Amino acid sequence: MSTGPTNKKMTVKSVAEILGVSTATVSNAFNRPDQLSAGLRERIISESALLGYYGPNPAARSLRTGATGVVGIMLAEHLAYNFTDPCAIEFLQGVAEVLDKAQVNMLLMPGRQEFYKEKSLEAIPERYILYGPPRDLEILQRIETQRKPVVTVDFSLPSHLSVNVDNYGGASAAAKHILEQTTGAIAVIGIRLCDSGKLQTMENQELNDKSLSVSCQRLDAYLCAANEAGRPISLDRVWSTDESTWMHGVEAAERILSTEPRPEGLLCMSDQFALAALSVARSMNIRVPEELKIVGFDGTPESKRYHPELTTVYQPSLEKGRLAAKMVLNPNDYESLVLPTELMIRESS
Amino acid sequence: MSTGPTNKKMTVKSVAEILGVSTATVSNAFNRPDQLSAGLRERIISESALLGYYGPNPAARSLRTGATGVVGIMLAEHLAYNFTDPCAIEFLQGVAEVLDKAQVNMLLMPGRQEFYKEKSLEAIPERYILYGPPRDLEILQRIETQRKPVVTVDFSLPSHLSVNVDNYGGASAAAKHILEQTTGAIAVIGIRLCDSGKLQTMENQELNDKSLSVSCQRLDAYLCAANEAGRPISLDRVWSTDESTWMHGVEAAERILSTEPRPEGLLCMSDQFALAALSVARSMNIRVPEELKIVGFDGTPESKRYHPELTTVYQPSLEKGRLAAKMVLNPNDYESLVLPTELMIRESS
DNA sequence: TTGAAAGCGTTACCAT
DNA sequence: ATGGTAACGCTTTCAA
Repeated sequence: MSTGPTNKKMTVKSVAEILGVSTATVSNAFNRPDQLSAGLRERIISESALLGYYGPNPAARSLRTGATGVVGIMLAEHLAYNFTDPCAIEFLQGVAEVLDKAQVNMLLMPGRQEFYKEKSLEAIPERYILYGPPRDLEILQRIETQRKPVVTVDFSLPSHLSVNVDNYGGASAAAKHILEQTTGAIAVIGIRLCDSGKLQTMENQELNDKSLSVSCQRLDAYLCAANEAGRPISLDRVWSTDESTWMHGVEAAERILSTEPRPEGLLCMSDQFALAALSVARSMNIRVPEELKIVGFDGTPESKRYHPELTTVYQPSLEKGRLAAKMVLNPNDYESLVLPTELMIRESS
Repeated sequence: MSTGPTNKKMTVKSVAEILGVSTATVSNAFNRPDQLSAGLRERIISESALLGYYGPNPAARSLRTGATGVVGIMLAEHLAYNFTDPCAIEFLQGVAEVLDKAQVNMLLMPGRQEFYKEKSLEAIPERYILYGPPRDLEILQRIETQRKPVVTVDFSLPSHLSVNVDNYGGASAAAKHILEQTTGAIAVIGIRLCDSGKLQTMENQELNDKSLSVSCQRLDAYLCAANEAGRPISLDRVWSTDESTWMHGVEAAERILSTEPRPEGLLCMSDQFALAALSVARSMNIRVPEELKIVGFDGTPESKRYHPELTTVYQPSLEKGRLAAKMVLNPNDYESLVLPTELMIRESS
């Protein structure tokens, strides 16, 4: 009857009492091995497990020490969207790999103000990785005032570490490549270049803030490269979609490939878009690369598996995640980083 | 000078003092709107935000009330692996959708004992979703003793809600279909059918526990269907890999398609495997479906995008996630569920 | 509507 | 090496 955990709630106090030691000793057994003999420590640890006490209550410990062992991953948007984006997933995979190994928990947090209304959830994590600029920037202030280690990814914040990739360089290489391979019109499928929330061209639209949006940095590179080549891309051939999903890509590609004159080159800001365009081209009987050259962005695994294999700009998403996680755990060992991107010329261009 | 949050740490106490009300009133403003006038409440909320107090400290609140507003998602394995598996990702997407909307945080937790050694992290979440049986089953006990709502997915636990899919039915349909389409040998690529950790056939191997492993349930269905058709599949044609990744799939497919006589049908326990097999077949110049029929499992989006389109068993991963999340938030409104699977016959068989 | 105070489970200091 | 105890920030009861 008396074996196994009792159903009574165990605390340092009750454990100490049962084992006949003081609460300080129990606490030390779990937190400061050097404060007691190895033998006693071992005895306490194993006996308390038998009693159903597996370690200090996290809430109480956290209240007392301020430490939680949790890293917050703040995502720019709704949580669910990120599980839709291969890049975000690879990034999270990299983060998970490192944090898991370091025995710290990952708390996923949406970047919308409303989530935090009248709660101070931002107090839970001890460290933060911000993946993209949170949709509601006020959240940043609340995180800032806590003076916790913060690493930003795909954007930068004064006096915080950041991990970025060379979006401009990659997009520029992609555009130059497409410009070389074509003589006719070139179109662009971009991601949230403006805030309209629907598929539309950028004609007469206001661009989002370039410093906060990698899409706008990429567009900038495309447009500059085209201008330098003396073949400017007009804004009515630059399309903005709300999200980087297959569906949105299909929709955009269908519109674009029905315009006259039909573009000969398609610069896509994600592989999802490019793959969708490839599929639309196939069903419209447009031959790729003969009649249409397509370049993607991201270099996701699927881009290499598809046929024809996709020409794309590789960015090291997995590595971005690993680095961000390592940085946030040991901020002093690192400096901000811009990782290279690389144009992978394959079959679609 | 006095505008904006001070850098001093704000608490109910200091806020109450500054605003000239009692701590009880501040607390009530944040937790029990009915306990004070709307006007006062509003004033307190907005003034404290100005002071840099956005709500009660979660650790203290949680210590006091026992509530944390966090749902733990316990994954069977290392965290990172799940970001590799399209099914897990879709599942997480579904979970995220619902939890995000319900304003609760998701804490990702690995299912390995070592992570919890001498900590009682399991105390943090208020509710649990267990996605697959945790690798170290002792963890279950620790969760159990807390008497918190638990929903299991892809396995079941006595007296807890569960969400499962009809693995047996789906696998059975897949096998029957392949048996109809072929006359020659049939091979299987399975996921962790035994615990060897490497690619190998199941000849003379001990199968994992059927009640805990969906793979073994699927295998069971394949083998029964084959027996019923009078064309038993011998265990040296049943391969087990350690993880459902493209790489493992390629490796397995290369081995299998080099055996003599070459199989005419391939039953794959994931779309990743099936897609990898398709790719290997292509590079070995084996025509699909003419010379080789392939069926996958999962019905991931990619299976439909690939050419040839993959015949596969669809399971509603996204819906599984949504349901698990809804269940765990409102356990009393639900009963355990087995969702249907569906054979999607497409081009690869 | 308010004020006072107990107590949630820890940890860390200071003694012993 | 161990024990006693104050304090972490909060919620909630009770009395006013």
